[in-house]
Amino acid sequence: MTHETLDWEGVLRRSGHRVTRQRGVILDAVCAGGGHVPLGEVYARARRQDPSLDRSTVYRALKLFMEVDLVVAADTGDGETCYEIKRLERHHHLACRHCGGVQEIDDTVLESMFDQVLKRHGFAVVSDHLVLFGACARCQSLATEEHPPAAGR
Amino acid sequence: MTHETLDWEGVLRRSGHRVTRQRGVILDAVCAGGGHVPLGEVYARARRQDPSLDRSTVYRALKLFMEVDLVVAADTGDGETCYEIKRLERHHHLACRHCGGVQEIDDTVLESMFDQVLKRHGFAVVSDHLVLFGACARCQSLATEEHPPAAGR
DNA sequence: TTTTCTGCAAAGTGTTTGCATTGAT
DNA sequence: ATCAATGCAAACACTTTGCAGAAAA
Repeated sequence: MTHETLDWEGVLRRSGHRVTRQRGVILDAVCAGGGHVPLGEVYARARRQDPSLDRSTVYRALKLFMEVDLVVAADTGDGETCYEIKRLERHHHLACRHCGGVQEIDDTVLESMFDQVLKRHGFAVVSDHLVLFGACARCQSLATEEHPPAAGR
Repeated sequence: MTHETLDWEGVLRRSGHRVTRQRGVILDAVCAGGGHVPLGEVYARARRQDPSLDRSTVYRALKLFMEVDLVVAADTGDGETCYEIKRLERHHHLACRHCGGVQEIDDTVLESMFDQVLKRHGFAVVSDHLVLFGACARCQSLATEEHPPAAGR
């Protein structure tokens, strides 16, 4: 999953961009996070590696990485945009509103839904990376202990 | 669909808030938009009605309206948050990345998907108001005229 | 040596807050 | 007469931009 398995230098060079130390550091920082890494964290991590690194450089690098398809972004709705190394398998995320935890799900469940939307509405959903909010299993059971059986969604 | 069918004054008063001219104007502005209205537009519309109205008042009013469930917000991803009068029927939106158009879809398609997510992952999606991005029918056909048959999503 | 990238500082956006005044109750 | 709501200005958080110097190619 790390970018070392990825020829990011090649990708950059082939697309006419330069390979710099700070871009390496920033890409490392995205990888280090594993899943979704908010920009603030990318910056913090990268800065530990290179304290002179500027925020604007991080923004510029991430924008570039997205252009060349090394990284994807997802808006988690909590203000900050999250970043993640692009993978082959499309997948999505379930973000718990209570504990803040994020789990991954693969594309299959959503895929059929997207197909139906296309059939019924002629609309082609483009979403490599959807974030669904709600309550994770644990937080649900915690809630049902305190309250009566309780509501649907 | 307009708020006139809605006892918003009652809702406010019952929840211990005051009914003011500007709140009326702001709610009008949300209704006037019909579907999703970006905050900027709510402000613009409302201000036509009452030029002395301040942005902060709009923010505060919309926040309040959401608290008392008169209005729902959805992040369309384009920076600005959009607002809409809360309705009984849950529904979602399809936002075209090309023309910017937004169409509504009802809950049924997504509902079964949410159910599956619950079954498979124990995760209860809470989403009254999902915004899916992609290409609307018209923009797709425009694209296929120019380019060869072309890609999946 | 040329051209892109970086760091720094400044400017943009969208949103929130403190405070005195206005206005609903 | 109260106390919440407004308008105004200032503050915030996140992101973008202009520019001179540093670094890749």
